[in-house]
Amino acid sequence: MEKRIQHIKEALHDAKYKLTPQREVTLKVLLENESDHLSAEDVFMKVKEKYPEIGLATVYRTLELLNELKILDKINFGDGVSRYDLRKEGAEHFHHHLVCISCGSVEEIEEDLLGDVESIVESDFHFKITDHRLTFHGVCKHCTLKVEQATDD
Amino acid sequence: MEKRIQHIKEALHDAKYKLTPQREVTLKVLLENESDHLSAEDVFMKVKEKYPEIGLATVYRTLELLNELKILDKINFGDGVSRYDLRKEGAEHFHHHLVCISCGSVEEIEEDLLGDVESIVESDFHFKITDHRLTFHGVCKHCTLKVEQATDD
DNA sequence: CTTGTTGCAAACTGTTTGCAACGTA
DNA sequence: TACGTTGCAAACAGTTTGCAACAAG
Repeated sequence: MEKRIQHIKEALHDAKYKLTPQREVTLKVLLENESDHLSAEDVFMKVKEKYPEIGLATVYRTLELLNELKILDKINFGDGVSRYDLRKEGAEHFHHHLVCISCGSVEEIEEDLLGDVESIVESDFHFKITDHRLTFHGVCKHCTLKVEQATDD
Repeated sequence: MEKRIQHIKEALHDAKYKLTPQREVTLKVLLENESDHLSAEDVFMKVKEKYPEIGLATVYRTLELLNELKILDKINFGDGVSRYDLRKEGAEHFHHHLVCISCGSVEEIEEDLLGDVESIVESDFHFKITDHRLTFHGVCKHCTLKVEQATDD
């Protein structure tokens, strides 16, 4: 964890930004909730517990900054809220998501499943891919079991 | 085109809704700009040309209605704006998009490229897929050519 | 001293909602 | 008449911005 922050600190520094206490706390919150796809408001509330004086605007500005530096990705699952997702160290591509339409849970898939598809797109459409977003909507493992057991509607 | 509207009219009727003039004009606009991924505001302005009395709220309500009936899909490319995209007749899955980071153009891909990937996800993650969203970000054909010719930054 | 950064409040944008008026079965 | 639908304006939610105060090289 510390190493990770160190790493990000350097990235900030290289881009001529400072790692202020506010930014550091925000990063900590992001690291501690890495798989949770927090919204800005979520991040704000969690940061506020550790650093009550912080303002919402600062959180937004920090998230924007980290997005710019490709430290995190801004995602949008269709509700009007942006969510923020730390990139894995050295991850070249954005990972995929399974969004459950029953319970709302979001599972991540790290594997790059799109290698073949991307080759097709690049050659057939002459489109130079830099990133992708793939989200599946459906029913997750747990909800499938629940429905099988109960079959209530 | 008329047949398509007829079809949609039936769908509305079956769901106990009326095809009001406002809704019909909105549909026409959507059909006439089928590949354009219009935002609600875009639709509103185009509808207003044909039917100046219409209100923005009506357009929103119509779009929401059509989304509910799966006549169109609401998409979000990451800017804070929802865009609306008519489903092809009988299309089971949402089509894919190529978003150009240089010129902002959006190209559609009708082919279902995800068959194999979906099989993997369904079996490996026990996730019952009902729909998907796949968007590639990158540089489109035209912009690639432009850069090769000019190489300006 | 200079420049980036912060907190606050106000502004903004896209979207939704309450409501009285309307239109049509 | 009854009920879905409309237009308007106000409300709302998430996000951004202007600005004076602050912090740190």
